[in-house]
Amino acid sequence: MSEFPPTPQSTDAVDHVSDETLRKLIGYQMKRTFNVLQADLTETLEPFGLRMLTYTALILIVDNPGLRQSQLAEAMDIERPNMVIVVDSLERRNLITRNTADYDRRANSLKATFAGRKLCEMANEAVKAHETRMLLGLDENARNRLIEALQIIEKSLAKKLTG
Amino acid sequence: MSEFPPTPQSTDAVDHVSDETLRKLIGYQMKRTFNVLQADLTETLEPFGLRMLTYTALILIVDNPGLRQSQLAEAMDIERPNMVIVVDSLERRNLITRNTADYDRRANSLKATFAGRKLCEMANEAVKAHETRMLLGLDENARNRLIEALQIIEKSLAKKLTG
DNA sequence: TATTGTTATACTCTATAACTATA
DNA sequence: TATAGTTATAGAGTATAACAATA
Repeated sequence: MSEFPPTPQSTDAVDHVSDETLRKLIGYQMKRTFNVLQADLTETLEPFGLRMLTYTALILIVDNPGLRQSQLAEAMDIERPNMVIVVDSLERRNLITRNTADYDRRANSLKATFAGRKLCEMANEAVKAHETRMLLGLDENARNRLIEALQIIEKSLAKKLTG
Repeated sequence: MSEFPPTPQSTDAVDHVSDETLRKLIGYQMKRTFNVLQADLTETLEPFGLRMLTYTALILIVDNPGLRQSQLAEAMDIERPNMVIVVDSLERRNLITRNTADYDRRANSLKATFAGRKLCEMANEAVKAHETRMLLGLDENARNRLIEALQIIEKSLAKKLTG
């Protein structure tokens, strides 16, 4: 009222955090996007007792009956030791069977059970809904270009690591 | 020679793993791409003794001198308890200072040191090179559309989680 | 010798509860 | 009472070395 307007306080408080420098980096944006994506997908799969890794493994076993753990690990790009507990958890729930392969007694032949295939189908529906929700702001073209761009980047970096 | 052509072996061995079902899912492709991206970025930052989290935190502190840990945690979308060790490691290397703020004695005011700013600049150069390497297969348009698409997805899902 | 699956182990990232000191 | 930072803790994901069984 009768006072002077408040003088700017002699603090160095930050009122708005600028992440301009970071926003320019694809890697940072990819991390942010992947984080919310993973959170939403985790929530989507929770009712089925599945996680991203177990869901992915289940699909691959359903689509490729008889594959070995090492093939599964390579396809999912995770280390064999880490595959063990993923397969453990699917087997424990009777979603897959894990039998010594007759063509190579070192290998485990993985196959989905009937229950495993049914659960996978149900989860697929939920995941489809999750993807639809996620891609709401993108038209068909934009979606295709996105997946293309991601594949190109994956190849660029995978090539670099190999060569 | 005089034998019949080899009869198909009665095994159920899988010679090629099909991930067709998965490739359709953006989430799966995003995970694959993010994984190679993160591996490459980790390697890129290793010479500077930085990781993705510490690098990101350092940039934000450089660009926003005086911000609090809680603001930093919110900007990076990680929990405050997890922020502590990130800031610890930056402070231990004298890349930042962590002082009680004069406007609120509960808060830590974070500022980059000269060494911190210099290291950040050098790391920025290396990360720029990493991004260039990564985006080799994409023209300017494709890069912009990619970052746009990622931002749209982030917003779609963040909105969903909030509302 | 090389490979498959396994165990043990360790490190990073993430998430929650509870404490302290300040507001 | 609410918030900022902290501690302790636990769960996932990821990575490597080493072993037994098998090829």
